[in-house]
Amino acid sequence: MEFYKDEPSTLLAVDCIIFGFDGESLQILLIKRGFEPEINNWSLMGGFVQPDESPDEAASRILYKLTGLNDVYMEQSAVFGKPNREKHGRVVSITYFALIDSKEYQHILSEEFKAKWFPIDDYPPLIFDHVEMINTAKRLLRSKAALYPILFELLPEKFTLPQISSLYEAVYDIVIDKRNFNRKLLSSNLLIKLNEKDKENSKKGAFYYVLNKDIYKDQIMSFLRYLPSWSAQDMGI
Amino acid sequence: MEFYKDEPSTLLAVDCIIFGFDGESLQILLIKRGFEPEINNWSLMGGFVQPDESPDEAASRILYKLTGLNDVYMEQSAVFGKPNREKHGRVVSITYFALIDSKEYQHILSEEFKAKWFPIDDYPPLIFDHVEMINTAKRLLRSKAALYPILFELLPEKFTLPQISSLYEAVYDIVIDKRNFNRKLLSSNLLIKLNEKDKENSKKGAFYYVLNKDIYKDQIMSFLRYLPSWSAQDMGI
DNA sequence: ACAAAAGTGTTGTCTTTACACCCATGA
DNA sequence: TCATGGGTGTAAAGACAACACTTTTGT
Repeated sequence: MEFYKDEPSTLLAVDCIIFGFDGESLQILLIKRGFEPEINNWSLMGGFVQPDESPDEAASRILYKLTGLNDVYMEQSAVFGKPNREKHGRVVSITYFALIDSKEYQHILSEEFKAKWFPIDDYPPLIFDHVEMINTAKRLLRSKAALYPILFELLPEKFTLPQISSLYEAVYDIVIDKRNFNRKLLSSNLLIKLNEKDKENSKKGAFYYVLNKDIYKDQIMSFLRYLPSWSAQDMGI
Repeated sequence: MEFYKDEPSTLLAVDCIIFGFDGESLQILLIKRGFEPEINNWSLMGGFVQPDESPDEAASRILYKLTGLNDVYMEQSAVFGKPNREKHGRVVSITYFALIDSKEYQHILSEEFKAKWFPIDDYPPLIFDHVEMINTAKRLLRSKAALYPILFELLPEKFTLPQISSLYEAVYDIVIDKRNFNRKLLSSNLLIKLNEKDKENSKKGAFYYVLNKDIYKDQIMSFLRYLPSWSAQDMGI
């Protein structure tokens, strides 16, 4: 630290924005904050970056510690660092966001942790600028999903076509023509049909599919083009 | 600071990645670092975030101090924070990138500052992980430009159609069919034709255009679709 | 038998691509 | 007059958007 010893240093935090999907609607994972200030108020999962870890590692560690969620694909979102964003001192926060299947983790969350899913448009007041963090991440999610097939990260291992289209409808808040959407989806060769049906949501049952990971890996989907008449503005991306 | 007094704090820096375009090819702005360690080695324009400013403000201040560039549209890129990315101590750096017309600022840079433009694919060795920062920003630039018309920020106030297409060719490293590209560009209504020609680059001269800012403001361009046969993978976005 | 969700085809329109020549000018 | 870069049109192929009915099965 010889050279930089006169430079100011800062508290550096991370906050994790976890979106979830249960087959019907989008949710956001929140937790009752476990430390002061603002203890017991709803917030994102956050904590401080330690000297021996990168911010990415800090985000994974903190998410795991607070929710039990492991191996979650998280991406850097924006940095929030206005000098007065926390009243109690200067903290710069790097936000991360992820997309998961909310059903899959339901039991972990409810048994051991205080984290809870809320509908994406109906959650309690949050501390600091966490609402803004969520909105920024939502925008990023939309534009990323316009170029990359990351939305599949939100689906369980096996999923049905109706589930995918509800997911897109939820993320972009639009109505999709299932005929066109399914056709496009199938023609991408990203999906492998299983000989097995999901009977939970209908009497007829919907076939399960799994991702063809080889193709998925670096394929870009431009589903945005195939949604019914709208412009990207409408979707807020 | 009552609550957080036991938390570790970190040196927080910003680094600015300034892409430039001179009508022909893409460049990157670099500077001979003015402080230890690594003084006099080529680097991005960087410095430390001060207690009374946001990282965004720090980036603008530092860019101005080191290059004289003012009022530049900069966006947050990635955060670099591996514990050992600088040998001399733990520094987490938030990177910012911007796009400017390199000709417009040429005189400022050469007269007062030590900053210098280099071709985007041929610049000297850089300190720390600055090469990785540039590559990440390049990728971000490409994907952003796929959804938003930010590339126009790179053009001078008045520009010609051939300039725009060279810009896209430079950013994506592709060859563009000018007939299709121009047609699409014009049909977007984003451009207003002037009665004035640029005669610098050809004998015939190319008409100048200006941006129709009202439309530009929130319009999304999907020019990517109009470039010749390629897939988004090829472009590395 | 009926309610509820899954699944399936066709057509018209628009967008994209491919392709080659003439124009204006300065040297 | 010629060399240089600017500008323009058309046709074929492919993608998109709009549209409604049949299938399956649990109750």
